Amino acid sequence: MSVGIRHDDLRRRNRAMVIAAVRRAGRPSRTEIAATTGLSHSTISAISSDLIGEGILAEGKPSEVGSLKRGRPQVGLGLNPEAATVMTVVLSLNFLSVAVIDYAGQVISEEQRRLDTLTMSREALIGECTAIVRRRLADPDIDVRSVARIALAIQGITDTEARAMLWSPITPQTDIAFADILEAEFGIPATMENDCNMMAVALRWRDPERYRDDFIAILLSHGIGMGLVLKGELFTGTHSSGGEFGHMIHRPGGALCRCGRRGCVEAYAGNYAIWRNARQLGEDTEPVDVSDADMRTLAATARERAGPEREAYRKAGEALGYGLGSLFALIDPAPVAMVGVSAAAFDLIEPALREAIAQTAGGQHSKSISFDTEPNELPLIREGCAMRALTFVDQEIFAPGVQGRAGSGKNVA
Amino acid sequence: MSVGIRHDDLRRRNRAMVIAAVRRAGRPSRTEIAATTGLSHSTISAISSDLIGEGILAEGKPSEVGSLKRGRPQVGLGLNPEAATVMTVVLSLNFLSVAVIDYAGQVISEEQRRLDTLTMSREALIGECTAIVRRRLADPDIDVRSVARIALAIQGITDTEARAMLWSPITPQTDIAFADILEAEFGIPATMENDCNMMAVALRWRDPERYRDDFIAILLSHGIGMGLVLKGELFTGTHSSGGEFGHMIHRPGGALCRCGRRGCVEAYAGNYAIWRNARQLGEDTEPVDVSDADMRTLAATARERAGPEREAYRKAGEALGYGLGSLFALIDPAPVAMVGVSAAAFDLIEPALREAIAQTAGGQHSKSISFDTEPNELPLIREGCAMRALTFVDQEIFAPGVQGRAGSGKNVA
DNA sequence: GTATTTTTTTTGAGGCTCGAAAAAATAGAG
DNA sequence: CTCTATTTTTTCGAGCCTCAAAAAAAATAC
Repeated sequence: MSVGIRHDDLRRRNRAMVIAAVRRAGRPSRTEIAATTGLSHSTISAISSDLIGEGILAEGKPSEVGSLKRGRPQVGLGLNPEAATVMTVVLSLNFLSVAVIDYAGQVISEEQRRLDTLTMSREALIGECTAIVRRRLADPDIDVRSVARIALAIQGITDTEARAMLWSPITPQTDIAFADILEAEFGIPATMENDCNMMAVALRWRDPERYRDDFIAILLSHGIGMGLVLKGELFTGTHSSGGEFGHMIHRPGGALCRCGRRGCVEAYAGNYAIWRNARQLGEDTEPVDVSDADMRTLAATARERAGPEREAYRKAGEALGYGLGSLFALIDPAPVAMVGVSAAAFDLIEPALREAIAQTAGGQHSKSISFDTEPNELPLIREGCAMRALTFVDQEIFAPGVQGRAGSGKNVA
Repeated sequence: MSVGIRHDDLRRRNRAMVIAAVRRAGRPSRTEIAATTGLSHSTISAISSDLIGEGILAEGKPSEVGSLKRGRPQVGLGLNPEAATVMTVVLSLNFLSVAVIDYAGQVISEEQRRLDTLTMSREALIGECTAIVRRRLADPDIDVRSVARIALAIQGITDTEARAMLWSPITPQTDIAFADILEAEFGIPATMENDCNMMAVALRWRDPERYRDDFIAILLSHGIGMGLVLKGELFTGTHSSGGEFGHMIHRPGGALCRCGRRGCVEAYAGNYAIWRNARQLGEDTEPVDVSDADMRTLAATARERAGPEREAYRKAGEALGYGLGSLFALIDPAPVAMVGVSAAAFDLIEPALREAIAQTAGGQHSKSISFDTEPNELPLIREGCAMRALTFVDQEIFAPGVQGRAGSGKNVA
């Protein structure tokens, strides 16, 4: 039941709007902000003067803008890097990476660590995460009190409230409420996000021209993941992070998937699936983790000569194509970004993928669907986490108000 | 790029909120409205006094509430039936149905007509629609000037802007901009909606307890359609009405679908698919339209004895189950309403459906997924149309404001 | 008939945005 | 070097809107 708008919500929302405009535009002048937000100059003047007074925004030096026009020069407004910091924690297979980022988005401290996530106990996994966060907070460059938010990302399923990891392929452990644990430990608000959703968030910041209102980010790696932005909002399931594209059914009763079921898209297109098809091990072979190096060798072989390797990539393309076709039947076609090690082999995947997609309802415009590839997912995930955490600070801390529980806002991508 | 909130938007939004509260609650008192909207009594008093003055709301007679408590009795506020009227036009296979509905939601005039939609020319189809609308407008009970909106619904694909039918199984014609045509003809704002979306809207009004934020309405008829509400909003594709659940791929390269492709869910679960499987005609047999009576006989036979009829329903259940499983992988399970003539045979479909769904990622909680059936889709569609048109009047006419182009608002279900 | 209770309206205060006017800061002209 | 044109930013008063508190209204209970 949506609730009426209070008078004081007005200021809050318009403050948030100004901050968002500055974050998007970089160093806009007050006049530019007035134009993009549609508010009057007087309002922008009042709000930005407040924000500067509070140390959230900072005026750029007048010299910075090489003003060629005459008239009073515009003075650029930027985010004050010292207004706050956020922390990102990305947990992936055998790898833990942490960064501290200032309010303007610059990395100011980071640390990475190899772990054996697949065999670690629940306690060890949690312990490693809290320990690495603690070490970063102890960094002399960091003012602990400035850290306003921690955003974790993990491959796998998280809950809608972004509190817990429910299931992940990188560990046999389930249902770890990382967000609650870190919050309790450090007293800093935290969220636990799905890695592919963060990829989507990052793409939107990186290339807003291409990835604006509707697009899809697909992770082609050990598993198949998806981040989906629809109508400018991150799409999540109703109970979980959702978008389990990899586990849509491609062939009922088909190949064995890592999730234990049969016929999922991932059981044909995940690294382990491509691997076992290339090695002709049979579709019931237990999934194994394949190194990135081995996958690159496999791709090279497939490019070199026809054979089971090439056929394995074809099958992957077919599964992805039919899966995307079914997805497009529901949401209409949209730009797709293929991310992860197998995205580097997209040339091997694409023909079969396009052929399959053309057989489906979503494939009517299959020619016009465009794919982009990005072999390295980690930087994207971290960047998405950072933006997520920063927009949280923008909204919930620097433009606070009632408006429901904290964190229950829209999924602004 | 979202836009700042102007000062005058405030009133507009809160007016809309009050109207919406009254439409939902029936005859709430001012105090009740204050409670549900979260606005102060003074504000509600001011707004409702405006609305009464404008003839949008009307105070109920004090006697109506059998007040047992002491104190000043609450006076119920209701929608003034004479504030406006809307018209619904439902175009389905061989059938055209029109109704005029007052602002409080009561039908005040209606007309139905059999047509041969499959063979009619484009002009004839448009002509029948405009003619029936013209006749209703000529009804002496109707004040033409009060008609504030026409909502059409049709089975098939419509565009996101709700202006045109892009493709429909009930006619070989494509791309008819019904909304524009009726608007030009009568000067009344019109929309062209997808029938299954309207079913979903209606379900939400009929049973808000069960169908609140997330649910699915599936039409089991000649074709398979779907209306989807997610997070309280009607889900549409980015370009078209979307949610073409019936054309998700069940078996790549499988049975021939009415849409010309192969292996769609509909090619196993549409009436024609069940029919040809029951008659053992082979999966490539050209789809034919089967009468509701024939379908009922088929279902009766299937219930009576094992055989191809029963097997046909099993296959339908399997296709629907895998399709729902894939859908649930994306959006998480939600309550499902099965609507249409084959929903009356849901007992034959359900076992295989549940078995299939249990094989999928969305099927982890397959036991808890609940299905409701409603054999008659037409009343639902009309009701949904009516509510859609009425909420348009609530928002765009009785609480007008800038806030982007008309009709570009949220998909409030 | 008076007290009590509950709903609704009235009133005054405080905030917010807006438009217009003023102030500030520069480039160009002479 | 001064003056003018131009553009950006701030200031100021007006007009709304919501809110809290008080007042008024309308019933029941005793």
